[in-house]
Amino acid sequence: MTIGPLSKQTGCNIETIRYYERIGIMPKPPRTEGGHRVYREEHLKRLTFIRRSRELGFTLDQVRNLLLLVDGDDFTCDEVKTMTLEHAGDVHRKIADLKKLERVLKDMVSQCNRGDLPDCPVIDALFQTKASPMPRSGDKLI
Amino acid sequence: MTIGPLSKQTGCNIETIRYYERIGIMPKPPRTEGGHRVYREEHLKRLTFIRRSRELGFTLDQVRNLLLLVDGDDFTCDEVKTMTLEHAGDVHRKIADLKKLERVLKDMVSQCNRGDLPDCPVIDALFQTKASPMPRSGDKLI
DNA sequence: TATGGGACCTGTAGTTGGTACAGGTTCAAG
DNA sequence: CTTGAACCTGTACCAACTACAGGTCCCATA
Repeated sequence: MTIGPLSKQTGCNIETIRYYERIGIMPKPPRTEGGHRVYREEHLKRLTFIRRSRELGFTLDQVRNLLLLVDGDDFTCDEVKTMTLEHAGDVHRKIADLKKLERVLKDMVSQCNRGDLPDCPVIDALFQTKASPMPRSGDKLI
Repeated sequence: MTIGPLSKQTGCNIETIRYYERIGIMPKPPRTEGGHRVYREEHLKRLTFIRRSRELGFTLDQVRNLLLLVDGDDFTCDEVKTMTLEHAGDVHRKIADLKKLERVLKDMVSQCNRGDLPDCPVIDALFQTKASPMPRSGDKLI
């Protein structure tokens, strides 16, 4: 299987596959005489794992750790569970932050009087110096 | 006011202020003989506006648009309201996506039997080809 | 067997929203 | 006049890709 079919079967961009190889989370596959990459079933499985982990919001670094566990084949269920729970905790906090955000946005909008005058409570609110409690900046969401 | 005090009063990093100037959302301020930036009240107001918008999860591009409206001083409340509602919609969708994510992660973990054997339902789930409905990749959260 | 075009290759640059230096200059207090 | 904090520019870096440009390979068809 060349990179095209692998891309199609995993839904992962060709460029992304090559990127994964470059950063070392996909192994360098054998090549044809002419230099084209040739993949086998194991590559498909691994890439599927990576994609699915990414879809679940794990960072590439977390994926790398999961793969280390899998590759070492001495991983324990507990280790994986711990990582997953930590990640679930992150997701939970992000949901809470976004809910606060939504609340503030809706509150601002609810002040609007639908006018076409340059007298806008949203703009006014944005000019206020004092910030409401907000998501900790620097947080990555997904 | 030099850049240091402006930084302190807005809680915005010095490097970030210079970055904002470079990308054109903060105006180039006058300088001292020696080349130090000198800011006035209007800069403080503008930077506060930017910071607060960012805290509310507007992208710099959205902030740029808000500033265009404000600068044009012919903005209408409706325009701003529309942008804010769109943004609130984004936030809402992201919350929904993250909730699904949380559900999947918790379901996976709940399958765990706390063993120390390499027989892990989380890993198994990650190897499944079929993905559940997930956040649209490419989405930026905050 | 020649050829055309789609698939593939490498390498580099761009994206977003900043942060982190290095190495040099200016300012203001003592 | 000295000293050291604050400031300056320019560049490189972060995640997690994406998007080319410019060149090569593969294989089906004529």
